[in-house]
Amino acid sequence: MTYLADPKKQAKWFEHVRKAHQTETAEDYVELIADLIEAQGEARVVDLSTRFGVSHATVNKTIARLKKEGLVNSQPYRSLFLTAKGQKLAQYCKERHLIVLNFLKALGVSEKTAELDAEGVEHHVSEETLKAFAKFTEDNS
Amino acid sequence: MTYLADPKKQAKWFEHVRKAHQTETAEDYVELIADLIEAQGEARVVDLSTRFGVSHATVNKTIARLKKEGLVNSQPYRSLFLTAKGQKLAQYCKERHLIVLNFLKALGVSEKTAELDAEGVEHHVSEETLKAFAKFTEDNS
DNA sequence: CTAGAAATGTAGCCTTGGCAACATTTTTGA
DNA sequence: TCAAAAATGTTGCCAAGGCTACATTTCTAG
Repeated sequence: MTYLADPKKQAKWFEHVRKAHQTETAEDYVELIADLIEAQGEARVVDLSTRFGVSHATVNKTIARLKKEGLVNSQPYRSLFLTAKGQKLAQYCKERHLIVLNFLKALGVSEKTAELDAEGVEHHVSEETLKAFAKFTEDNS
Repeated sequence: MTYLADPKKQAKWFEHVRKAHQTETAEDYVELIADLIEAQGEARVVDLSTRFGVSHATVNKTIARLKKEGLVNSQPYRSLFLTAKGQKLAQYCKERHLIVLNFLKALGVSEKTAELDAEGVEHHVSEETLKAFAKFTEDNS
């Protein structure tokens, strides 16, 4: 392969990936908050820090950002809530996560690996690819 | 879905993703450096900054890190080289990139989207998933 | 051969997302 | 009830990866 992509096109690819990275954290947080509220009635900082495997200080900092971005609501020392915007994002992320997870499993990847890879892959699949994933799962179940 | 994953397992997933992120930049850099050397004989800072769509200052800072990590060699104001370690990593990344790209195309995703998504996805697929991708492409070409 | 252009290097600043250490508030159990 | 434990908040530190502005070196054309 001595072929090189067009520089401008390539720059756009990487810009795209960088932007995806910026939204990943927000997506992971709202998704987990939604899950926690649904499963146990409330989402607490300590739950997030345990499940993300980071310190509670890190969680606090991120939550502050998400509040600024209008995704999360909370009062000091109280549990966390999603705004309408946050709920919408969480819903989208959850659906996307399931599509990727089920696709990997339908492809023959083990449950364990599928879960691990889905967590990383889900943030980087476009609508078009997502549709292809869903179709494949549909056709092979 | 009121089901929640085991907290420790979930923490490991996210730790895994965070680690993947730390290596992404290194992987992108060595892969592009290898491509540039192969295609045009040398890799220059200005090429990297153009193709990544970032400033040359950013490239310089990253190159400094990659030198510290033993992936890149260079002299001031000269073009960039990969160490043996860097070449090995580049080779692996290039193969992985092709597997993901060809898989997406075999799945029916358009060329343009496949290139865009491959760039983001490739860093997050395990060996097992990679094998499943390769097998699918093999069986559908 | 030399001036201007291009490339590279450097410094300082920003944001994100990690951490530990310490302060404060809430919850809990004896 | 009230002291200890748990949870949360705050502060200050770090590294990565962005940026601009400015300094230096190399290349190139006239």
